[in-house]
Amino acid sequence: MDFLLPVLQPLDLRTTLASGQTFRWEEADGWHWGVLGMHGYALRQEEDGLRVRTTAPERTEAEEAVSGFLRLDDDFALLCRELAQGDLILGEAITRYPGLRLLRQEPWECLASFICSQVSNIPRISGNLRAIAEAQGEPVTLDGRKMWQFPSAERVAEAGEAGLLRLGLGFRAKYLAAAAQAVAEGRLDLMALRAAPYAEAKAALLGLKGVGDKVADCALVFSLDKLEGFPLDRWVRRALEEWYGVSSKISYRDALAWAQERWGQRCGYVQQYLFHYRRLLGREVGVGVGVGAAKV
DNA sequence: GAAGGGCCTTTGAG
DNA sequence: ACTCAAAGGCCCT
Repeated sequence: MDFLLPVLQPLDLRTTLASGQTFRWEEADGWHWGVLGMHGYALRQEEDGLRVRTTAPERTEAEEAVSGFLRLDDDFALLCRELAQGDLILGEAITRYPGLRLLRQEPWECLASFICSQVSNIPRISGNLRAIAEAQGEPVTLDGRKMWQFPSAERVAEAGEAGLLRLGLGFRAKYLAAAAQAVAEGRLDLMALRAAPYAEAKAALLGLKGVGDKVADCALVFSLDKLEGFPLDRWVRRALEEWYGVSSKISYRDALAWAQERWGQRCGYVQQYLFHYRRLLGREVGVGVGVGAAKV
């Protein structure tokens, strides 16, 4: 099936898919290829919206899958205006990368992705997830391109730590195996967490071995609709230190409280902009924008 | 209960 | 070949 999904808000599909939220989308032949749920999708940005090709049989289903994934229901233009208001850093980040959006991903794949992410790097995380999908997931073919569904928690639990070790996950294998088991046995109901408050959902995720504040916040922001989460990694810490005068030694919890006080439900988007902007600036300090330029 | 340090596996970049 | 950093977390003081 092939149709045009109108998009009226700012959207930069390429930047969004490459911004370290999701790790299995690939760009080839002018299309972005990936799997949503059971079906394969190819997306291409056009002037009036997104050209969508998919193995999904129902157009309505495909429209909901794509617009849900891209969070097209958020009032992104308004959000950007609010963030840029009185904040030179965010204003600059939004100007440089208009249309960098948050995604609403499949919770299980998202949690698995960020369990794999610890002390890793984006190319390697992608490699790990591809290996898992190809070894344990079901194939989907769209326009002659073979892709793989991400395997269910049951399937990953079945492969276990040993199976994941063989795929190159290293010390993360035991954590992912344990998480898969918890989900497979119903001890952790990820979809139910979408309806739960932030604190409750986070506490449930922190109950998993190998899931700490950072990984939990990633799953919460990128898949569970908890936009007050604020994943704090090395790059965001640098951004807070250099641009907002936050001590580099601040605890995760204190930084989270600080960000939530300042940005509330917009924390998730702010974090994504700070991460992306600071990471692409490279290792040099204070390039391009003055330190302390943001309003207190 | 908070805070600091060692350790865990491997890959990619310089 | 060597070093460092990488979307961290656990466990022990």
